[in-house]
Amino acid sequence: MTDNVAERSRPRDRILETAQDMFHKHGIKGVGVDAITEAAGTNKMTLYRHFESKDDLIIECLRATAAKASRIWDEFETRHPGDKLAQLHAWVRKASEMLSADSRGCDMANAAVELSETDHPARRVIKELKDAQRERLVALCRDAGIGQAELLADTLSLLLEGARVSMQSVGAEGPSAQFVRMAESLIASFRAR
Amino acid sequence: MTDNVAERSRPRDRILETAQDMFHKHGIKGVGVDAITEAAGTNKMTLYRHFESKDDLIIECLRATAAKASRIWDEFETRHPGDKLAQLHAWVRKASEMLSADSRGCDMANAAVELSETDHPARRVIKELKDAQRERLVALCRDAGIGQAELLADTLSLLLEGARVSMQSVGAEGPSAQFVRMAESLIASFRAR
DNA sequence: TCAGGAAGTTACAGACCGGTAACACCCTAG
DNA sequence: CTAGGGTGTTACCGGTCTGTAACTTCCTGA
Repeated sequence: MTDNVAERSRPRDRILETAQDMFHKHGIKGVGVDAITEAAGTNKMTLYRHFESKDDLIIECLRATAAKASRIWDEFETRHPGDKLAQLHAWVRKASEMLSADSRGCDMANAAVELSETDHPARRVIKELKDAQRERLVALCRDAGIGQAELLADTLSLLLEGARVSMQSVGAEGPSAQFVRMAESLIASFRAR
Repeated sequence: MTDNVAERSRPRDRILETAQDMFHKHGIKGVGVDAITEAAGTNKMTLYRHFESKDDLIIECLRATAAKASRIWDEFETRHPGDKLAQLHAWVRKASEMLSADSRGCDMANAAVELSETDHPARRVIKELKDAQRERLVALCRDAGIGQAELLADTLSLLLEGARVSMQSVGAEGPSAQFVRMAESLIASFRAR
């Protein structure tokens, strides 16, 4: 019998991948370690041999998700080498692809909402990773020759963050449907200054 | 002994108010009915005499929160009667006040993130209430004489939604700090068209 | 071949959760 | 005064959760 996750990888990798998927779909507090291990084709003991706790697993999942996002960023550079403006437009396009009907939004933002305890160990990791992504978008805007790069980057960040969370409240036909239009006209307006 | 919530109101009102506060601070799945009733100075049986279930309580809390927001909207009209543009600026100001350092964002958006089950009874209520708020902002923009009122309203919606969720990830010093600036220049740009 | 470590299995502890039953109390309306 | 409804109290049910213990099985590498 074949599982939804690659059967012949190591248990730790299967757990990590399955946990990412299930946390994304059902939320962190909405899925237990038993359900994760079962879906990963293994068991709870093996999970706790590889991860100190569920919180540790959560953190590793967030890091893995951020690493995936980072790889997508790398693609922008390889696809449009040197052309920072093209890379920015690629970012907009890629961002809009994340606004499909059944998306559950950004894992890090969702985790920040779910893990309300101010001293939760995942919170500092979320901030680290989000700050890094913000800095990367600022750098892209700046290298694209845009004045007020920080302001543009922050505006685009808020638009995307808002679109991803809005989708979960009112669906893909709500305000988030206009994301590309908003982002593109924003970039054009900043370039004209 | 005095409680954090008015002692001499009816149990149902105390429960509703306390639940709103605790759901906002700790999240829906982060607080149990026992904790709510204790903080409200009553007990679980009384809660279940007034609410069918925890889900029912959640829905009533969301409706109450939306009603509060609606009252704030009414204030805009009484404070700037007939002056729709001034009301729009008041909206921006009021929205920015919600971005204080320890805010936990929008209850409805947070609930949509937490309640990942697609058939959860609260989800349709969230969509109803959010749609109504969207329509109200669109009407305000339109009555303020702005062309493309829908697009401006949706952009402002996404910016605010993004700011409120961004705060929970990276804090009030992140991109959300620029919300007023973004919103005001956006309004100006739409008015100039 | 065989030793050792990784992984699977079963059972359990301890806590918390939503929700209900049964009963005692108290306050007010008639 | 008294009946009755709203409320408080205690105990409980069945389920789920994270995390651990003890033991077995299996696979690999020397």
